[in-house]
Amino acid sequence: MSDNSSDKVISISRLRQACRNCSLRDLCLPMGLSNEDLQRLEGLVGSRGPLRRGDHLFREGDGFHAIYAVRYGALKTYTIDDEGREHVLGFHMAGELAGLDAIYPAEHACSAQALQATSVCAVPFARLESLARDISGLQIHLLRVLSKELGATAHLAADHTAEQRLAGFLYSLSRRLGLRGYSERELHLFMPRRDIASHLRLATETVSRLLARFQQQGLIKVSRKHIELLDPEALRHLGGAMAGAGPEAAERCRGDL
Amino acid sequence: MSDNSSDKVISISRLRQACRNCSLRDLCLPMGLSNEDLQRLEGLVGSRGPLRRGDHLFREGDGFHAIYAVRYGALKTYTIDDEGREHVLGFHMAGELAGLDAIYPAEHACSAQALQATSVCAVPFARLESLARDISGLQIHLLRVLSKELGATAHLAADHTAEQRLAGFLYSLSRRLGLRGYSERELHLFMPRRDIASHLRLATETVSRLLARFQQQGLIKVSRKHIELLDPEALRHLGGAMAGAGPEAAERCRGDL
DNA sequence: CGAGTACTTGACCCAGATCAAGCCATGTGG
DNA sequence: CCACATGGCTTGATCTGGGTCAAGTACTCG
Repeated sequence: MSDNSSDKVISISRLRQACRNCSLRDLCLPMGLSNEDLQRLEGLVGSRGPLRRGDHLFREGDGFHAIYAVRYGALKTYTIDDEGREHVLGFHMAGELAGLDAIYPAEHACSAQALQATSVCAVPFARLESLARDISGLQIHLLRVLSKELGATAHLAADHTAEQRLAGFLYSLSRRLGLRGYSERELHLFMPRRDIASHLRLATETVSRLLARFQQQGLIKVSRKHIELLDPEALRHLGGAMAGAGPEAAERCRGDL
Repeated sequence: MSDNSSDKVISISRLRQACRNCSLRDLCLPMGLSNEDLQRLEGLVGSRGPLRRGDHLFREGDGFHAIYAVRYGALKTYTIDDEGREHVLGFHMAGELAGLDAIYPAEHACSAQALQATSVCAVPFARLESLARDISGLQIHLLRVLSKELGATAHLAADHTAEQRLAGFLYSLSRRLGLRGYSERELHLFMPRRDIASHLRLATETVSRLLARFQQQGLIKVSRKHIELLDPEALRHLGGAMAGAGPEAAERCRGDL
């Protein structure tokens, strides 16, 4: 973790309070855990933040000690390739995990940066691991999250058109926001166009043009960062609704926990 | 599982023998397990196969009951998109796992087909899951494999040129074969060009042209399915050696177990 | 040996990148 | 409160990597 320690002081002072707010109950691990188990889990959860926009939670190459669950706010994870270009791996909003790709190499394979004021739960991996042995459900839950992320990334790696990728992105973002209690119709893009473009391996200009086109086709209404989905079903179909699988598969689009 | 039962008879007759050959010891789970733990694990491993070329191990939409470790031979996993085009997700050779992306949706998200005569261990997931609680090391091992696969897929999803993707593919294939005791210099492509192309989201023609170009540049020597790597380092560099990370990261390119 | 399939090679085309202005919202300092 | 800088976004013009189409060539297997 490579943040300067200026706000570490703050975070320490707020740790207790934050931890009380953390409420794994509805954010990080809303699965069938007993209250007792939840308490044991909460016992080992630390806290980072609040991070301000632009702050890094971790950087590529940092030692891997914990996985992070976003409590509020949003992160992007990205890598920098040898030519210096940034590639955005994903966006992580409240209730979603970041840092899972670090388990194998035992160091962070990407950097995580706050897109807005953000607070996270830090779950020390070593202890999570041992706890997962005891708490029935936690282990399988972790595996499921990883598996889901894998499916989503594989879908992204497939050979779709720019239109399909952007439509799919908007649709899946809407579903994810819906799961968090936000409107599925009216979304606030908490990331700049450049990051969406990078994530979908497009040029910023292409994202801009496609949004304009979707609007002109009556699929969405764009107003700066505010997007209204006028025809979510059309977007879903455009977005290469994952073949064969039912509507459930569309959920596969991010590792919410 | 949707194979016709014609060879199921064969496979049952060979099950005992195959299971003895399975030797999780050096294939499926070469981690720090005690002999006793290994025996418990082997006790619950079933067997499928031998599969002939073209046979399916499972198909998209099949219920998820087991993950599969390739004992010998090779598989490809793929999906069919709504336009009927096939997308190859990955290739799985001896010692590697297939079916991990099914954990989340609880049904297979892709189909797995043998590229040659192939035999696999079938590890019933329900029991693996409970066993992982007891056997220290198995749980974290599963998580690592998933994490590794995630990293590899994310790398594939990044915005690289055709040249970079193919060079990276050849290099990583060579490393994987090396780990299995095969030569790293002389590789046998056990899959058709079409499948390589689909996996890397290229046209078959592009793969063909690039192989010709690599050869003419003195990087490789191509003779049908036989490829000799004359300059592995050059390939590694072309292949967008994962930024920042050490040589270890290059291993990240498939979920060997 | 013939038929089918995999692979190669060439000619042409197009989705989306890149380059180039301009626009518009938010500062920021005077 | 206004100039004006700055960075995000849009829109148009042009270019190009790699796709598509087409025509072979070469294994492979019955």
